[in-house]
Amino acid sequence: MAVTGIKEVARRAGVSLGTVSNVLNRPDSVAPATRKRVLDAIDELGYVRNDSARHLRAGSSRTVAIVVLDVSNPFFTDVVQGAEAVVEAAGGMLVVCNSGQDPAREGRHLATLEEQRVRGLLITPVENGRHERLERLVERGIPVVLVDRGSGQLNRCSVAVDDVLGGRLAAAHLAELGHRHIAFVGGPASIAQVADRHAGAAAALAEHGGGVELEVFETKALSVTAGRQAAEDICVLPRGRRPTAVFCANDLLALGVLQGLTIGGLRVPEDIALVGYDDIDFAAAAAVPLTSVRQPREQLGRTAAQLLLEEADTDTAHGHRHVVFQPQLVVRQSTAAPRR
Amino acid sequence: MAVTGIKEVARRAGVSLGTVSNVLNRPDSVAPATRKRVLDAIDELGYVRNDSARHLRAGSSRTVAIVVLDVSNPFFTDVVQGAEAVVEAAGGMLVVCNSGQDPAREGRHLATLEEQRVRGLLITPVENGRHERLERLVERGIPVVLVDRGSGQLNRCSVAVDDVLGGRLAAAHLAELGHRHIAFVGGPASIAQVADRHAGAAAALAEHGGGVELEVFETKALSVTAGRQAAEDICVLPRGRRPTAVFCANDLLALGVLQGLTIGGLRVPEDIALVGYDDIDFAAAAAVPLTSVRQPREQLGRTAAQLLLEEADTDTAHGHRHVVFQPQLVVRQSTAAPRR
DNA sequence: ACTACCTTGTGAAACGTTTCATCCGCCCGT
DNA sequence: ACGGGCGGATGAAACGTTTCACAAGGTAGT
Repeated sequence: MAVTGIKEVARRAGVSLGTVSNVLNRPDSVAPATRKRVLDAIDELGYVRNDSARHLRAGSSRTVAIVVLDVSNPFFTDVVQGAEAVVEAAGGMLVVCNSGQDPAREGRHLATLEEQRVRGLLITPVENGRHERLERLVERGIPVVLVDRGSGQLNRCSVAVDDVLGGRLAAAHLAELGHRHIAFVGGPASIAQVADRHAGAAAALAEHGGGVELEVFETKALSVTAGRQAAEDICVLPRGRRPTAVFCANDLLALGVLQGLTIGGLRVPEDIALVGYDDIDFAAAAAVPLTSVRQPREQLGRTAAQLLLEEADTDTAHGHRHVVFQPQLVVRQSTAAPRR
Repeated sequence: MAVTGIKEVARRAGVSLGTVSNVLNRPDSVAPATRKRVLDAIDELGYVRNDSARHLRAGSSRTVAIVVLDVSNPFFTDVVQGAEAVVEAAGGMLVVCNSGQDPAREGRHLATLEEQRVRGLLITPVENGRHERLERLVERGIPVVLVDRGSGQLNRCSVAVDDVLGGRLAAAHLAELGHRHIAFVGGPASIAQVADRHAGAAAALAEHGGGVELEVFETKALSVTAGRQAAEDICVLPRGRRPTAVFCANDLLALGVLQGLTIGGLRVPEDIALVGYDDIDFAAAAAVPLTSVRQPREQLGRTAAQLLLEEADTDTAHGHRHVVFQPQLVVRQSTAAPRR
């Protein structure tokens, strides 16, 4: 099976290079008879287009990339699926990169993607502030859409869920139930989502009319393991100084906290109430079904991809848009009024 | 910022094309002074290699792809992470494709990957039998490693976990507890893992000395939703004809079954015992911590990637290897002896 | 019969690398 | 002084596409 290209096909069909290319890209511009000869030659030879060559010529590829903080977090897999649907429908390919919340890894991925001249980039950056590498991509003309994050410094399209509002909803719910000492479990604080959810919670409590303490337990990551550790810290506190409710920045953490509390002998929600964030499918299936803040995950991905493709297809300048979705509180069995 | 390539750099540094290329690929073969000039020119210009051009010349890329059945299944995300670690350590990039158990989608992905001339392919094929497309890739010289599946027709390297043994472990455990009517929930039956796990269970029960019935509830997918539906079917059965234990082909199904049973008013394990498969992290955090069959997920991915790279690096013929891992039963609270 | 136009098809150039044969000085040993 | 080696640098060719200006031949209108 000849591995060569269009040339071989052309020879076999007795036409020129250009004609084969036309058959591939503008089939109508070629006479039916010739077209058939070429098509036959193609599959007799088992010819397959060479994408590298094609994109070298074209200047950019049909590949769109998404860089997420954690592939094993169901929140992101759902976002990915949303984006995937849109990109594939448009005939492209979505490559998924995992930064694992590590700036260095994120950097390596971006470097590779830049070398690949990807068509566009969906990203939830690990860190907030200025982002040199990202700015470079943008300068280079690669469309970038920020996912699950307001665009901040970088003037780009963005798709996000109002995390401040989400934090408010969670905290207000707990305050209304009568909790006066609430723990916020989340981290690293440098992650914008974490900071916003915390800010929202703090704001809601302030409005609620003081007297409610919000104690922060910062974690190293947004994972089940980190949650379990945080729960240990909470369990060792003497009864009086222990929060009566916990608001986690993320369902993974909440699941971990739930495990940790159970191991430590505290019951949810009797001894301590628990609220998660994301409302991943597993939240409803947890040991104690989790009250959580729901985000439109797939839609987030779909919208982000749409904005990206739109920008990529527009030659002229393009007005950046910022889509913000509203989160929603889903109350289940992990929250109840504090025991008196 | 000039987007042009090596040429611009060469001009600026006052050297030839070849020299710049040498600086990039064989830095030692060029005099330190020249090297510095070139390097300086490179970052003054913000030059970034063009991968398409590079790989057009080279003939194949540094990209390895993995095609999984379901990105949102934690089993696969863990496999992916294992593979990712190995590939990235080797300086490559792993692209994750999701077939979603749909042969057509799988086909589209393979077509694209073939056009991209990927360096190698890790895949859990949707279907068992012959696989024309895969055979073509192989003929073309693209290394393929089968993941979580014996190599079957295709003579390739493979990495798998002994699913028959896993099925045996689960069924034997239930039989020993005294269950005499066990449900197997899983599907589609065309998926090899499902078939093998079922076969293992059947074999174990046969050996156990007859009298144990294994009733199959086939599902359309290996998802939480499908599990919930299966549970409904089980709940409507009259007490006497209802199985006293359920073995699910997968933890996602088990989680769904758990929810469905609870909704239907049956308690686990008192009314009905439940065993899952994969031992994903969420299994331990479930409403009732799940007894499950554990697989070395990350290791599966790592080993697969290692075999692949090994094959890709070997010019000479290469003996295909089949690595089979042993699963392990993890007993938690979802299983108990049947009520009498 | 002449021009104008349309449809098909052609072939060379360009995309940005890498590779490879070659070349240029220069030092060393004789 | 001369050939041999050697470290460094060169430039053209090749990788497989796509594009574009152009040619060949046919049709139609005048």
